[in-house]
Amino acid sequence: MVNIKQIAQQAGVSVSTVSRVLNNHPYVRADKRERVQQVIEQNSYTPNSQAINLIRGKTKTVGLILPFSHHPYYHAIIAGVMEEAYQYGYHVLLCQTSYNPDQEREYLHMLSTRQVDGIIACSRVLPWAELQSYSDSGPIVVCEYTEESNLSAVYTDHYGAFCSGIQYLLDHGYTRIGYCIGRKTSASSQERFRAYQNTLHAAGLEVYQEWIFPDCIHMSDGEQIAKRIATMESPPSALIVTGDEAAAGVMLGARQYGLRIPEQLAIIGYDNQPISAGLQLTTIDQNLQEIGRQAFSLFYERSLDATIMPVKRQIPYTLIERHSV
Amino acid sequence: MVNIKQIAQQAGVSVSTVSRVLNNHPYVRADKRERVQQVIEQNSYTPNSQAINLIRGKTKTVGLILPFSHHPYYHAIIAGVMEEAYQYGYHVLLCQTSYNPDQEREYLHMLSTRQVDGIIACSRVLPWAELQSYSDSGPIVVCEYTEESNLSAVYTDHYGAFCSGIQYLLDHGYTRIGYCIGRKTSASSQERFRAYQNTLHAAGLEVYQEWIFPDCIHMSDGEQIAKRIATMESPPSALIVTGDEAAAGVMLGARQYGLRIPEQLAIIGYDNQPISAGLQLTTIDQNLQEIGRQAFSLFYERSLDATIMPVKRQIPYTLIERHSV
DNA sequence: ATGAAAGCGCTAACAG
DNA sequence: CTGTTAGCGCTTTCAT
Repeated sequence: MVNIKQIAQQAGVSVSTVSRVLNNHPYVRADKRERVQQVIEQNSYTPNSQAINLIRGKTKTVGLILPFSHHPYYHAIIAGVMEEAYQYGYHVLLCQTSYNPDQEREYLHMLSTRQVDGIIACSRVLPWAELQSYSDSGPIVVCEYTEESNLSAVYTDHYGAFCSGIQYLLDHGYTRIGYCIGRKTSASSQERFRAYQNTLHAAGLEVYQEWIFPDCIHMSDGEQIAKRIATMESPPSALIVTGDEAAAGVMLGARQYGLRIPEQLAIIGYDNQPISAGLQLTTIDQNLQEIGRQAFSLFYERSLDATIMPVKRQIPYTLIERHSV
Repeated sequence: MVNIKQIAQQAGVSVSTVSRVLNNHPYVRADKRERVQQVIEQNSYTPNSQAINLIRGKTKTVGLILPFSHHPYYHAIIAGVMEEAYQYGYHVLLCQTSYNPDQEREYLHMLSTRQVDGIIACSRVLPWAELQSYSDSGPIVVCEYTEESNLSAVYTDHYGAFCSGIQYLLDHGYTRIGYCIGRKTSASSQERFRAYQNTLHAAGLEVYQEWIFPDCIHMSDGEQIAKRIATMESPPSALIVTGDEAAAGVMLGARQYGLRIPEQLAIIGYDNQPISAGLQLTTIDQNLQEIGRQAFSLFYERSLDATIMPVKRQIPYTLIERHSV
């Protein structure tokens, strides 16, 4: 690998001059500039960005933390982040944590070690305080609302979204309402439970824990749940499923086990993924791509000016009416 | 940002000793090691990986080149690469090209500039020779078969896969067979045309150019095509659609425009994405995740030992029978 | 306009 | 066992 020194030597100039040519500085005599250019091309020399990064303290890279990557939810966010990052010439470094705190810590560390200029966290298992402690080294944007830290955040109003979904079901005459979520412990799940409880109570309805199905992430999970519902003595007649793929699974399972949709089981999905269009699934679109885009912009703005305050930005959701309710 | 020098100073040792502690070298007196450890923790010091990368000439990062990221095809590959990369402690740098040669070149450049240890190219617009020229700087793996270069490759036998799909349709009595592809110019599209031509000719059938639909990538593209087919005077009665989401679009469009499936229009999708399961779409699974996984391994093996020869690895496909044929 | 030299933060001989 | 020193490849004063 040829370096700047060798180029300088071959061109008969100093490394500074080569550097100037490389960075389009003025104050280089035309003929020297010419000569250097030539030597550079002859050797198809390219500067070592590690070295440049080291000096500039910048990498033009943002780290995207996610638990795993085989779920359309994350892909929608990835696509949004990528789209925006591409505009500004940034790269996206995918950092998979599998919800492992050590792994998550290690990636946050990359901020301290300048491997990335900032972090966008789609998932989080570390305490807020710890997350926040890393933000001295660069902008951190989370995709989750919290009062507990003043990190920048882009998020969905999960409470409101869930309320509106439940209300929609109520308006359509369903009273035996349940829901499926991913991880029970996540912040959004807690919001959703609050929404569930409050909306039901407001309607004079009771909460049945058996109608709350956690660990519903993939299509197969949805199918299993439909199977269980088909055999419950007191089954829900409507379900909000946080994730269209899982919702699709419920739908398929329901068909398989003889449940008519929406007569016997109404379903509202989440995320407006293509599969929901395919199955005519009513769904709540939380605009994941936009969340990704905004997350990048928030990072970017702060990376330009570290003094601006962290921003919390709520992204609107929309209920897309189709035929599963 | 505290650095190794300051740690050394505070601990009253030399930077080498700190370095040794950092890298778990033997030959450090226990008490000094202890002291250094403490100072490190007090300052929550973390080494600057830019600097380490600079010295080691390694980044533990592989660049993944793709044209865009809002398509499930790439997500499946990403997921496969990530899964494997995670095992070996590697990161994945997403590099979006939008099929722009300059952009692609720039990313390849990152190999020369040591920003990544290797490249996995899901898409390619540059000539093979140019791609290959970068491979001096590190392993390049492409997800496409070619004789024109001796880069490592992980690929599907597109010819065979298409033949078997067409044969399947023939076996089911369809003779008016067409197909939908993405970019007409891609290598795989050419393979597919060959397969189409040969299989049809072998069956004594003719090739109709009007039954070949290019630029069919997203769901909406599929819907449009179904619309066109519904109004064609001499429409195909069976279609292979390279991509389940697009195939789903065809299916939906067909329903919308009154075409019964599979009686009036048989459909074979591609990739065995969840949506195909959801719609009971017969599909050809080219095992994209496995392609991603293998691509990473190929990169990894060569990164350990640059002398081993490039490998071409074919990933088997499977026709998944469901109800759209 | 140009070059010498001092780093960026770290590792790795080398010499004790 | 430990410190000194010379880089890794580049940018950026500071002289000239």
